[in-house]
Amino acid sequence: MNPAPAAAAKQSTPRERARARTVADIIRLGRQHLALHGAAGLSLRAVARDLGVVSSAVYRYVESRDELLTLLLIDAYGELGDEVDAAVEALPDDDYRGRFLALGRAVRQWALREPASYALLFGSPVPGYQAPAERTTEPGTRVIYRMVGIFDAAHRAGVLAADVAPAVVVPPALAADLQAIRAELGLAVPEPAVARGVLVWTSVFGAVSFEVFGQYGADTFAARDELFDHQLEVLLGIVGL
Amino acid sequence: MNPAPAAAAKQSTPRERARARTVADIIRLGRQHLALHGAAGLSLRAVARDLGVVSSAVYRYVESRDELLTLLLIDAYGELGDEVDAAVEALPDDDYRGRFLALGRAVRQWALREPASYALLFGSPVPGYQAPAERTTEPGTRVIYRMVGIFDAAHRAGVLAADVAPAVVVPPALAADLQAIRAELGLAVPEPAVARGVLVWTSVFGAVSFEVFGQYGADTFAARDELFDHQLEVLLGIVGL
DNA sequence: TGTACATCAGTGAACGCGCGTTCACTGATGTAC
DNA sequence: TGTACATCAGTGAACGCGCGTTCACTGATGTAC
Repeated sequence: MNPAPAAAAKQSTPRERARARTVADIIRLGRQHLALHGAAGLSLRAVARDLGVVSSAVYRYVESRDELLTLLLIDAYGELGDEVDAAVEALPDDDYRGRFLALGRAVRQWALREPASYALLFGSPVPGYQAPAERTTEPGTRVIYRMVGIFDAAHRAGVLAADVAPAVVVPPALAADLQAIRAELGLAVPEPAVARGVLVWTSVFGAVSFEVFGQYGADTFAARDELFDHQLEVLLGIVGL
Repeated sequence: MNPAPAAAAKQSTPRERARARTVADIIRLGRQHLALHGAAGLSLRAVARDLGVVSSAVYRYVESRDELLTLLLIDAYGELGDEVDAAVEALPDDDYRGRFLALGRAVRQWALREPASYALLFGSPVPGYQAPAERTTEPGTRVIYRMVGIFDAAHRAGVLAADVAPAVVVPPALAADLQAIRAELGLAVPEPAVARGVLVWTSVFGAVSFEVFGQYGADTFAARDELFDHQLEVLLGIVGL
């Protein structure tokens, strides 16, 4: 339809640029608001106030309150994904252990810095809000795909211990699910390892959530960095890396 | 002060009984409301409506909205704790593996049945609400103490494998925290095992949270019971049971 | 280059709603003599 | 057993607040000829 050259995407009128800036401001203010009052307390009127504009004006940029939540969700997934990617890519391709540790630490650091955004992504669902799958699935799967990629690469390189003790049997019904996952992601890693990978995945976020959501007592753990690193090390043992 | 016999606690006037029943009704309705609108949307007015009473009347029973949240928190911890206790105690003292599996399954079953209460206890913190530690710490630690008790009993019975491979070093700062925990709970189990126990603890809740909060895709796992059981089995391997 | 028109951002008022909490009150239920 | 009084549950009105969303509008900015 549009015969303009490839630069078209970047060619923008002043109006378009002002619009983009305003949308970015709304997202930024929305995140601040999220941090103070939680997702359920996110209010378009409050964002409008902070933006220095009358409440109805934000409707020029955002369809509804739910739409703003979706934007915040996508924004947060993007930021988390970028930080995880950067941390992982700072290490050599074949430093599988290092890359996994970097991934876990990046998730934790981001979560501690942005607890409200973390809660939006991985905490209790927001009542009455349903994220639109077609817009959030892709950004929402970046971290797990990264992690799976590390383990799969390690396996292909032959450094993933195949027979981790103690061996736990995978029942048939679960094996079918795992087989579907392997097929969809094109994984070489065998099923039992995929099963353990799922546990690693949920465990990393379990550990982060406990810390971010304040489940540890206030002074049970002083050495939280060391605790988390230790947990990652043990999890590496689970998958045999 | 009160020279009445032991039965005094049960001796109650009609008024006291009516009062207790109304408080119980308020908690019950509060839980229903929690399930529909989340903790942030919990409203005394709505509870009053469901109770068939004018909104100011609930203030005869509950000091404030936050007080109701606290009551719901304590009630939920109590229910979860009771179900976990019942599940664990249905098995012989020395069936350590069975007791751990029963504990995990009881947590999951309760969480799936009462997702809103689970979210209140283990999900994102409620903005602006701080649970009073002196009233929630005791009920809030029942499950973890139960779990620790199982592992410690297994160790005392000599069935907890001391040298789980691969061995992961516990750094000194973390060792200090773990030592404090051992001392406070009077544990015989050695530090490295305590460290792994913490991971097991967070991992169980991580797995449950992922499922309850809908982090797995809608149809990634059909065999969720098997997946969870498998995760528990692998976690048992971590602690050497 | 200049003008007429279209597009867009932002305004201000309004809609109907729900919330937590306080307060003076009315009646019913319990208690002391 | 009967009466006077105290306690308590529940009422209804009010306070001040914030919310999402719609709508007709004013001006400013962009575009087509």
